[in-house]
Amino acid sequence: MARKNLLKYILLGLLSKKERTGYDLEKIFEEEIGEFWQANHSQIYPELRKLEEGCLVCSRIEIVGSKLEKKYYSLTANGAAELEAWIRSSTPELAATKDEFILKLYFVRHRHQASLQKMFEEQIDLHAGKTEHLKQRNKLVFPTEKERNENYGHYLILDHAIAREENYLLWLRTQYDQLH
Amino acid sequence: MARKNLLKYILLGLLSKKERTGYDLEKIFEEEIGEFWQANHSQIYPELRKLEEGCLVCSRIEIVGSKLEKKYYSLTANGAAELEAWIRSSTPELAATKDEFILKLYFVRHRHQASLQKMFEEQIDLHAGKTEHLKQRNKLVFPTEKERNENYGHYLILDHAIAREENYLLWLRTQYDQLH
DNA sequence: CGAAACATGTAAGAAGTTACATGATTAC
DNA sequence: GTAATCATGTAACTTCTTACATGTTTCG
Repeated sequence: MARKNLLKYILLGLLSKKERTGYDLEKIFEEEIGEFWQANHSQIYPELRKLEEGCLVCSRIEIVGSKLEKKYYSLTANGAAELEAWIRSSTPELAATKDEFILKLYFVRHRHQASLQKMFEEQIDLHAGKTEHLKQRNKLVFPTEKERNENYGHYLILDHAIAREENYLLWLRTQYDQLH
Repeated sequence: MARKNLLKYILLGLLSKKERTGYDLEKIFEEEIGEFWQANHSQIYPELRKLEEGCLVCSRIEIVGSKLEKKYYSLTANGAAELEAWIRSSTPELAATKDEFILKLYFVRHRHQASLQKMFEEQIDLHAGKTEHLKQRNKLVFPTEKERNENYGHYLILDHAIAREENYLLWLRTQYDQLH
């Protein structure tokens, strides 16, 4: 992970849609793209500053109420070019999926180990809940084809997340049934 | 990632099967569990040392040839207990899947963007190759039910990786066909 | 004998997490 | 007024990667 500074490109990408504050950006990591990346504000604010120093984004201050300074960041032409270059660049490497549950499974010796059943039950609940949540979101955000076409990238990754979770759940249930 | 020191438990788990050197352990990250975790020797050696200081593993030196000192680590009772506690502990959180390709997709505006086709083609090749490789490994390592039962954890995670890759590939092909 | 693989370490720095720190605005 | 949320930052620390550094053994 400590490797390619993907956060940089993600921030550029998010700012390419519209100007946003650091706070706004953090919210997006909790919601729309939380399935695929997460970042805290303590990482986002310094990164935005670095991007501004590198002239990839620029900021303006907006006063809210009487005192509060909101700092809106937006993409510069340089930033847009770097983002475009990243998107078009090849993605030839598959990163390891750091899945703690699966790693635990690897160290289980026998099919009949008592703890296995509970472990699977917990994960089935977890992934069933996740699947349900993602499907609800899909219905809400993309009720018709119109919305899908207007925000195609978002549709793609939500659809991918749903397919992934459904498949994970299917695998869990299949293996669970074979534990006996 | 910088968070729960999973590497610690993974090393304990690997050493629970048999004693191994740091070098051996690194190889396993490249092979058996590479789908789910990766670590370099520059992280493994210091971690082993920390584990030994904490009395979770202990080591013995074996001389190979006339000079080469191989350092074999094995699990202590304390180490085995910590491993067991980790495996039995709840795994209630789903980490974000840090998938660079999917993140790129999120920033694509329209279904007809020219670059999309090439991006999907590259990923289809990549995941098709991965799927093929995993299936070959499965055939080789688990020819009959006997081997599956003797190394159940390994079977589970390889089976999971195959299911995941097949599903990813199916999703890629489905979406690719709808790009037109 | 030479190349590939085996084997073990350290150093520097980037990326990521958790905690510290502060204050304003909004909605009830 | 007060609680929840909005809003921005820094500090300390852990984890992870890349590069540096060295030497041995095995196989052809």
